Amino acid sequence: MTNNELAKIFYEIASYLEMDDVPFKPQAYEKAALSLETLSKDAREIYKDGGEKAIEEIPGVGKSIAEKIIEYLKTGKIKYYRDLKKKMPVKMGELTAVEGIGPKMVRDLWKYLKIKDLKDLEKAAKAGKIRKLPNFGEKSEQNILEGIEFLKRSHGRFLLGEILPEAKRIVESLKTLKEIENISPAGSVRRMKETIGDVDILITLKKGGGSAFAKASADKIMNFFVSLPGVIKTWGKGATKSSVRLRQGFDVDIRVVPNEFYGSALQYFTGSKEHNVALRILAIEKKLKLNEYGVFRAKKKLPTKTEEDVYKIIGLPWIEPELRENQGEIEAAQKNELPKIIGYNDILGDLHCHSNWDGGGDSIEEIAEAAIKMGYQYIGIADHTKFLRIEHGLDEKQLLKQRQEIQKINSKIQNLKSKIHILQGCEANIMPDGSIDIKDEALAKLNYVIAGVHSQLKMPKEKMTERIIRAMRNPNVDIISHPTGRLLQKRDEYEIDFDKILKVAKETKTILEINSYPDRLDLKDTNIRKAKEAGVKMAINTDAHSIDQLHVIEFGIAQARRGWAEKKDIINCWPLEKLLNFFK
DNA sequence: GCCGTTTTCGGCCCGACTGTTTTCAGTCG
Repeated sequence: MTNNELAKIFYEIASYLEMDDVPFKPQAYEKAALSLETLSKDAREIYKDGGEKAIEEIPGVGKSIAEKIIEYLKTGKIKYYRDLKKKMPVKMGELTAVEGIGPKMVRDLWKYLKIKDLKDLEKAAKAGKIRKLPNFGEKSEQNILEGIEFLKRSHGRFLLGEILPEAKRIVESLKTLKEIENISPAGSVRRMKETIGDVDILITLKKGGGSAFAKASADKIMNFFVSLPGVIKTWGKGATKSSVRLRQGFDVDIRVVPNEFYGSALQYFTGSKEHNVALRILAIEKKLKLNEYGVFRAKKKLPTKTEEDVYKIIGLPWIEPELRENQGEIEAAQKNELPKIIGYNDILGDLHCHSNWDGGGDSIEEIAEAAIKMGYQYIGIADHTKFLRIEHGLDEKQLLKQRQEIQKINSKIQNLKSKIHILQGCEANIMPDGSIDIKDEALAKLNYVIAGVHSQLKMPKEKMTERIIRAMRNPNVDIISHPTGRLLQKRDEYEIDFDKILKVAKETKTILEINSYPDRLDLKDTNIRKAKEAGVKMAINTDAHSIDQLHVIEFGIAQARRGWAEKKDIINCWPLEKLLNFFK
């Protein structure tokens, strides 16, 4: 997408300008970059539809940046950016990706050692050249080497699915300390972002004993924290903040604040940064000052024991962490129009589970038992179909046989105390021409049909869009699985015209899946929001291939919450009868 | 370079920690 290319360039321009101590312009370029990144419409489309004027309406984009965007759309280049790079031929994005290196250091590394990329940097650090530079030392050199190692291993971010269990484990360990009054994950973990840079945990101390006592408590917590099992390095250990690296390769920060600061500190450390900046500007308009220690009128601190207090003083209702991205939630809160987003316990059944019929780990009966434990009212078996031979896909005959087995188990369950209803679906394959690999007569006998693209992912945009649209127009296809095909940190979405897909989905009453698998999360949050606004219904499914994957539903729900989805938007929050009636 | 119920100029979010220095700049979130 053009927007991401532009954003990358503007971030780099910001860094180049910062190197030269240019005031204020860097923030302006950063703001424009962020705005482009989060825009759902491609800049090329915006320009085509509304010309220069529409480009200037992008938040943070004025006349000068608009001209640069248009120059890029027309020529694929931006002269201003090229000139900056000519003046300083360094790979800015690559170098500033190293933890601890910012534009000013890049300037000095270039000035003294002619370092222009990561390779040069590593070579110079290994040769001990960096420690000799003014304002650098042995420690900076060591940190740079470790930063490079980290980058090589992890690309800097981790999946929420990998991090959340670890974060929960650490919080549980810390909870055993009697000095702690409150503890909560903060940062992007609390906002349930799909990928996480590091884990932030906020702690408040129990009261009593004066400042010496408080210091001793904080010391004890910090010592306990840096010696937790799995810690391989301590980056820093202070009175209020400590930071460690875990064996898995990511960092965890904890912050200790006094109890009376809990509300404002939790708000502050949950972020996002953009949400907080917008909130602080709102506070300033009300002649208030907002920081992690509270809300202040002149020098007077107003009571903010809880997050609710913080928002209330600024004149807003409390905002769910998943919404705090400065994507309109503050404006919605001002108008008291925040969505009532779906809760983590609102799912009544998972509609996309693979059984051992297609090579999954567990039998239909075992899946049903696990679903009862999850508190579900229904569970949908959706095995692969025959095109996916490698996944033991089922053909028409096997589907019929499976149907008989499900009926048998269903009637058996009806005699038990805990009732659950097993539905038969399938995850059929959308062929390159948009047809389905199972005959319509067989599809029509199932409770519902999921269809997904599993092959020829690199089709041109128009063809891929037509392919999915044809599948949606099939009267037997109810749900499109993982509709954009992305794999986080591995593979981009396939090229599709998502607006067109939404239009046909609405028209044909086709449901789009929110696949909960931690490396899919597809639809993603911004697409969920677009679908909701288009009036398209969605289903949150796990795509579990064994019963111990059923819990990943949490990540799909989180994604739905980040996409402002409400219960009415998600069909598997509905009771069984309403659900079955909605299927085509 | 952007922005506006303090509007077309004069502002622009805020604090902790580190590593290098002897008082602070740079980076980060």
